[in-house]
Amino acid sequence: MSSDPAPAIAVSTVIFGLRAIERSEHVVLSLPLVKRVREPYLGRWALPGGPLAATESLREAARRNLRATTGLDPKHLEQLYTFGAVERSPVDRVVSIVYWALVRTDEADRARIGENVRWFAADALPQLAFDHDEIVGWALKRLRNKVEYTRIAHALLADEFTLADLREVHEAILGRRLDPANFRRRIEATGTVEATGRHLEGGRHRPPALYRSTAQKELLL
Amino acid sequence: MSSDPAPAIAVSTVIFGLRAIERSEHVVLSLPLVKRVREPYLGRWALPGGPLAATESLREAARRNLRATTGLDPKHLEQLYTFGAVERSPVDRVVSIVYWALVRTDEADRARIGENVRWFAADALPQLAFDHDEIVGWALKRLRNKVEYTRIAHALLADEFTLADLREVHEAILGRRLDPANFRRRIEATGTVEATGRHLEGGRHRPPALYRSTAQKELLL
DNA sequence: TCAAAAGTGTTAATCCTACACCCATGG
DNA sequence: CCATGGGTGTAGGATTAACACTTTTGA
Repeated sequence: MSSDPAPAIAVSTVIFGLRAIERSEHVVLSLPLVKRVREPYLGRWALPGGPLAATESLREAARRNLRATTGLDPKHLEQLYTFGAVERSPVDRVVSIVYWALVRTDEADRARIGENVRWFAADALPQLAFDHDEIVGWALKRLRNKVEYTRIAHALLADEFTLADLREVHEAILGRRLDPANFRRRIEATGTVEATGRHLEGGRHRPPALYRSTAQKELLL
Repeated sequence: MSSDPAPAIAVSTVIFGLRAIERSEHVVLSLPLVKRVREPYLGRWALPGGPLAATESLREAARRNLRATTGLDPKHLEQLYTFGAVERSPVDRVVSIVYWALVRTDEADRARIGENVRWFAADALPQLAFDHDEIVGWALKRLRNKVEYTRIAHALLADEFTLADLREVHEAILGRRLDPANFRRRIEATGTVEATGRHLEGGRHRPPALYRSTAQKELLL
């Protein structure tokens, strides 16, 4: 045992949302980052995060932090991993418990964005502070994996959506096109969506049916 | 923010091994527990664990701890989850980063077992201290899940093994019998094992071929 | 009436499971 | 030569991927 001070605990979050791309109909998987205003890594972009208060749970800390820095309220919030390498911060020993979150597209646009907070496309990130590049890599891997066998994609959409919307989410996350016919059948087979009976009018073509996520278990927590 | 002291960090491990069952040819998934020698939960069984030293990584802490309490050297060691509910310890605020480990059957028998350390069958555990019941539940779920799509089962076996050995491991973890023919084909198709060319002599019947795990990536870390 | 997305149908390839069957060994 | 686990073969069902085809709308 040494006489070094005890390691500090921090909680950070990787927040994913879909953002419309300029002069395009596509959306791209994005995340908000905050610019560091002090050393170390002054001026670098980093994940939102902060210390764990003695009276809050890890999840509460993640939610509070996320709210404070971006004003966002996630629809999905889940623990990712805990990073504790000795040298991950050049100045002090910090163990970071990292959560990842999904926010609805329509809410992501309302996010409080200032000088020091900005959205970045997930496939075009700057070099981040600390080991945050590695952390985002983990989060992306987990997201891509989970979208295949859970209903988390719903957490990125509003209450009502078309199957094309849902497919677009999957495509943005996976980074490849999916066959609309097979996608439809696959989703219908899972029973995670149900038709609302309404249709989305005003499109350029045949109006698609609107669906909602079937109420089931917690998606939020 | 409050003026309460900062939460403490602990690292705990769930260690799985296969143990022969008395007067039976079967093995059963088991884990070593330590009896608490102080309050809170004095006398209750608990997971091995201890504080994180300032100069060691989380993984190193897990490995050191595991060595100190059981004398075991795990063949697989992986972070499970971090537990940080405010009330999980009745006396102080502790955030526990939990790892889970697999040890080889032949080494598990050599484990240093004393008055305060004992193996328990995973499906017949006593009531544990703190939230350790919940933690073991998580670990079991993860193990059962991972055995289906990774080669972790190899970490429970010696260097050379028969497919029946490997199948026995899968069966002990999953808690159900598997078709030997289909199991063989499934494993062969993954390319995770290769025949050594040798056979296990001295059995009561046709001598089965011996296999080894194909060298690939780290299984240990 | 045309373009394009919504939605349905079909087929072939693949994978999984159950189970029949042969092989090799100790007793 | 028999019981038993080792090991191979195979047929049917389920799942998947590719793509042709029909429907419905706005322009």
